[in-house]
Amino acid sequence: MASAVQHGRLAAQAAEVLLGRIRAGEWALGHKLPGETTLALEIGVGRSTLREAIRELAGQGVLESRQGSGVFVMSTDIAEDWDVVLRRVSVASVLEARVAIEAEAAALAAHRRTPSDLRAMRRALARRSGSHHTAEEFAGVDMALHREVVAASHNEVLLELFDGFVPRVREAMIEMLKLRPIHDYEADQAAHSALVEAIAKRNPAAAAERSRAHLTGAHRALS
Amino acid sequence: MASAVQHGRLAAQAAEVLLGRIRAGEWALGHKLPGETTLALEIGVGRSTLREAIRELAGQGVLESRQGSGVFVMSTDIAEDWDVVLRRVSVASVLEARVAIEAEAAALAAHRRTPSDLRAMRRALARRSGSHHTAEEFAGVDMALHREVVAASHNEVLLELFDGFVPRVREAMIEMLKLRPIHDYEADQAAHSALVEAIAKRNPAAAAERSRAHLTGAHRALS
DNA sequence: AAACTCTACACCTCAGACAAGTTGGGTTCG
DNA sequence: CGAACCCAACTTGTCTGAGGTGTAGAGTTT
Repeated sequence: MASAVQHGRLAAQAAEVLLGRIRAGEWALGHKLPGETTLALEIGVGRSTLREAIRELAGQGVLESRQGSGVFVMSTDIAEDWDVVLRRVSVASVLEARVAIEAEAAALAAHRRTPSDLRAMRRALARRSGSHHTAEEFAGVDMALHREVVAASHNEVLLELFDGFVPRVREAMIEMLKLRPIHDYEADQAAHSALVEAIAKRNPAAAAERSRAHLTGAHRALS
Repeated sequence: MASAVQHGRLAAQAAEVLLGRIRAGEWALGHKLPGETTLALEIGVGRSTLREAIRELAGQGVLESRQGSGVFVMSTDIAEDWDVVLRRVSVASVLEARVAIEAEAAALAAHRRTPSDLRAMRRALARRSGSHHTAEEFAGVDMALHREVVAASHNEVLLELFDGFVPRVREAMIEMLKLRPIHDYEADQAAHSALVEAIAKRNPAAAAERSRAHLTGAHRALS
């Protein structure tokens, strides 16, 4: 399970490996981990380093060590704030995750969209086509349309995830627009219109494809 | 400020002392603590013990150590919740979100998987093929394989999202297995093997499709 | 004044030794 | 036979000393 780790402190890497194996269910809640010496040898770090990793997870409430007895799994939940995660990672990886969310949401929306959803999407599309002077303004109407698409999927989790991405993606989008404005505005608007129409026609494959094409295009423009 | 009753681990006591002095304002937010050797001597514990105390507080987000620079105060308390959201919604919507994450991750993994990733996936696949008596045990090895696939995408956000789903999906999976065991075990294992092979052959479309097919199958079985 | 080099000092990791606590099996005693 | 005891083999806890790696700032050069 040594998934190519090489950045940062060794103890932090070891903690990540342990957390992964715990969350994958290798050691159930309340169960005992192998001994320190065994684990250290298995992961490939010194015993002191492994102990620091355990202490780090203990601080997060995941593990608890009892002298003479062993180290036990206390909780599989982590205490990391979602915003913190997104701020730590690259914009590119957030955008990739956004592709996953939106493409799937578009396909589901093609199945489940109601006439009311469709009206909301077309209203957002119309607002997007209007004239916008600042990058902030344009980012706002663009994100609003994308949000309507995800909302039309009628899946709470996907919408919640999308909303989590919004601030970070919005920042990146404004940054990008200021550096390199959209060269073909007509084509961009047409791509969004095509996405909405695919959902309107209840064509999941086309909706997912349109969504994916647009977003990977943005991804490419960024790099 | 006389030391209280000495209960439990020395490292835990040292962590408490440190937290107390931080809360008392001895070291302001963002400031640097004295060096390890100095602090260890001052508190009256060994250096490695003090390091474990620091690591414990680092796990709680209170401290952050930077190699070559020092240990700094990051915060004075803690708080959060994203897990609550997942517990509120239906298993079906979580599973739909999981399709989004895993299918995209599988495609990315087909692009980016390293030989090391591949070894990890095949190891997990082998463990999954072994005999498992309890539903919990099987759920563990199954989730471990799926996690390796997501890890091979080398996208932190997707992996973080997947990990967020694990506890909820795991519960549902065990529940389902107890009600209706897998009827065709060979086909199930073959489907997973096919997914790994598609990633090995660097075929993103096939990998995504295999992943999607397997998960929507599970989704259907649930409803 | 800016850029470069170098050194002192910080944390990071390891290995080994011993202390302290827990567990479980064997023994002894009632 | 059963209960209490004892002990040996684990476990985690702590300390030490030796190197390694990275950072920041002083000093030098341009």
